[in-house]
Amino acid sequence: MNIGEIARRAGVSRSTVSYALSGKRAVSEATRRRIQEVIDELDYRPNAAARALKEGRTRTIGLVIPPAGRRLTDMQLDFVASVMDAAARADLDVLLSPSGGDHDRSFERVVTGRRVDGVILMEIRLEDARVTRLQQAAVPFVGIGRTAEPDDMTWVDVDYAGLIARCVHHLADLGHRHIALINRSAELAAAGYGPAHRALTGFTEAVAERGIDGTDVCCGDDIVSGESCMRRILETQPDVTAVATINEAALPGIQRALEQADMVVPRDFSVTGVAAQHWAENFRPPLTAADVLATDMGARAVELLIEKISRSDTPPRHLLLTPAISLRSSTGPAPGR
Amino acid sequence: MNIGEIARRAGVSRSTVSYALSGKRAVSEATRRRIQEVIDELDYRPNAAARALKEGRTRTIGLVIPPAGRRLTDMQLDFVASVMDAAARADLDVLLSPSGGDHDRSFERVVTGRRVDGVILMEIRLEDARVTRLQQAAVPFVGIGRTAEPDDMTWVDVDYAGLIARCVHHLADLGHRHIALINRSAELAAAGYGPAHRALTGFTEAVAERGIDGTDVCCGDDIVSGESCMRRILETQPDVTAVATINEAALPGIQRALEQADMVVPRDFSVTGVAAQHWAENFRPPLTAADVLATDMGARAVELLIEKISRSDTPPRHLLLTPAISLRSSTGPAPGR
DNA sequence: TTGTAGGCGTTATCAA
DNA sequence: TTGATAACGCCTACAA
Repeated sequence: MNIGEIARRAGVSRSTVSYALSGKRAVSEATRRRIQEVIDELDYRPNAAARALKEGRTRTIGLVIPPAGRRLTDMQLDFVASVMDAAARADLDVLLSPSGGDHDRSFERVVTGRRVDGVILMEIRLEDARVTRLQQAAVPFVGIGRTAEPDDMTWVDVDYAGLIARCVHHLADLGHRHIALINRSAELAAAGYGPAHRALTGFTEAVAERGIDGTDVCCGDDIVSGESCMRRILETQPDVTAVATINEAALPGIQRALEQADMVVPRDFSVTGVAAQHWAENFRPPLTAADVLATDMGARAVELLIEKISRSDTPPRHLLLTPAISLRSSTGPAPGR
Repeated sequence: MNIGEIARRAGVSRSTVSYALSGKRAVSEATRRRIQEVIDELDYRPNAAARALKEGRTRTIGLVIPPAGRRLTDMQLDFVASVMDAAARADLDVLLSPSGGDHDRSFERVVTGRRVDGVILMEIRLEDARVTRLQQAAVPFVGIGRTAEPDDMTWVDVDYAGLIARCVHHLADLGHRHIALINRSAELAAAGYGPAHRALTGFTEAVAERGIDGTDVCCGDDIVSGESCMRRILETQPDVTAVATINEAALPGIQRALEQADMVVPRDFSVTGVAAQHWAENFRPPLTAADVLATDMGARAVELLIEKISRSDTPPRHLLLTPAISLRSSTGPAPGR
């Protein structure tokens, strides 16, 4: 079924059908209705490829997610869902590309085959070849996260450094003198994953500023890793009375290890950090944490991308989110004071 | 950048470039290399829309997932990841459409705008308007799950009825006389979600067959719901000594409620069901459960879809997965015997 | 071994 | 108010 067939049956020309559909030219009410009847009857919809070819845009955006095999964190999942939602509201389709490595056919197709009008690039590393690739291919894109040299690209990011620093200050205010940072996995850190590095920076600086003792550990993004990681801290560093974490997937494991060590939160031990609201509220007791509004982030990223697509001369924009820390009940005064 | 420009710079005709790229016609080594050099230099790749228009296919498949707002279960997430993976291996792109309702613009675009060559439709309900829609639009598709009348469509599904029945028999063999089924949410059941209904059917029949006492409850897909659900069972039905569940997201909550009631698994209480391996192994103690290989399902679904796309006359195919129940350590003899 | 030309389904310009 | 027609970029049958 194509526009010519509709035109034939309605007894008009193809252009009239096109204009009746787009509204870019006046069409008499009578013919408009006749055309609409035929369209309804035959369930016609314009061929997307032909339209894309003619208009030079696909009405599709690419969403580059971390590669399959690694499970998305809940925060990332919320983000993906909110991108889908925002895109749907703008009548944009979303093409998913799971790309981690540099030479990835799926990513190359998206970038250079004009399959999409723009790209949202998740999980950016401090040095990221994909960013360079998108820039040289002149594909509009928005980064979720930022590289080490972020000024010449548009991005949305969470201020992990600032948030973890706040957590440290909060704990120090409560009298804790020995605290630990439970970071993301060693693999991610080694790959130059920004949040891992920036959280560590914020932690180190804040700990130094307050003159307290801080150690940091990497921890896999899963319950079992969280449990063994927390257990190791309890065993090898008995002085530690509080942890801050950006590893939400490890939280249930952290909780389990504390329970097994008969540590009551927050009486014996304090826990805080950065997490999706969902995780914070599922912790027992509810976690004092910076609630990242991943939902909001997705919508903002789509907005920025749409802007960049429609006017390619827009200067780079940066959105550094610093959500407030919700005081719940997982932090308390340092024990023994 | 288009094929004409490449041809011009290489000093050949457009068709020669096209043939050099596709290999469908012999091209002399010298010109082939000259063309390749230009292509490399200019980083050319064929325009996907033009190719799709000419060839009548998009090399893209649609993946219709449950609507945003509801979090995907881990099993669903694994499935999505494996579809992405299988599609990438076949050099297919994946267009994501979060569509639950019947009149959904995103779904309609996918179905009828020729945006994709075929569709994988997740979370099918017993009566599902989307199935009818795809059939009448003659879009090749594979269902994940099946309707009440599944014979005339191709699908891949998990045999929840059979698996839950097996769980019941396993528990009955261990001497349990009062067991409960923790099902998916009441909303899903009300919407006619197949697994919820079929699990209940399998449960009811097996319980009757063994002459034991069974109750079933619906439970939200989250930790908090799992906890309150399990607690209610313990309080109101003290006879119950075991549960079977298909609600993996509720498992941590189930565990928490049991711990708080000082129930030791499997000494005082047995737990079993159907879950992604990931969840089963994270349960304490590890869950005796049917490990659904969502990863495998995705690959199979893509295979079936590719077959259906390439030969539209293929008869409907049905793949009912019945994974084995992995005996771990969350089930034991009924207490007090 | 290579070139020419037509058409895929749309939109938009130019005429009427 | 409407119609004819020329692109958009690619592929491929037909010619040479």
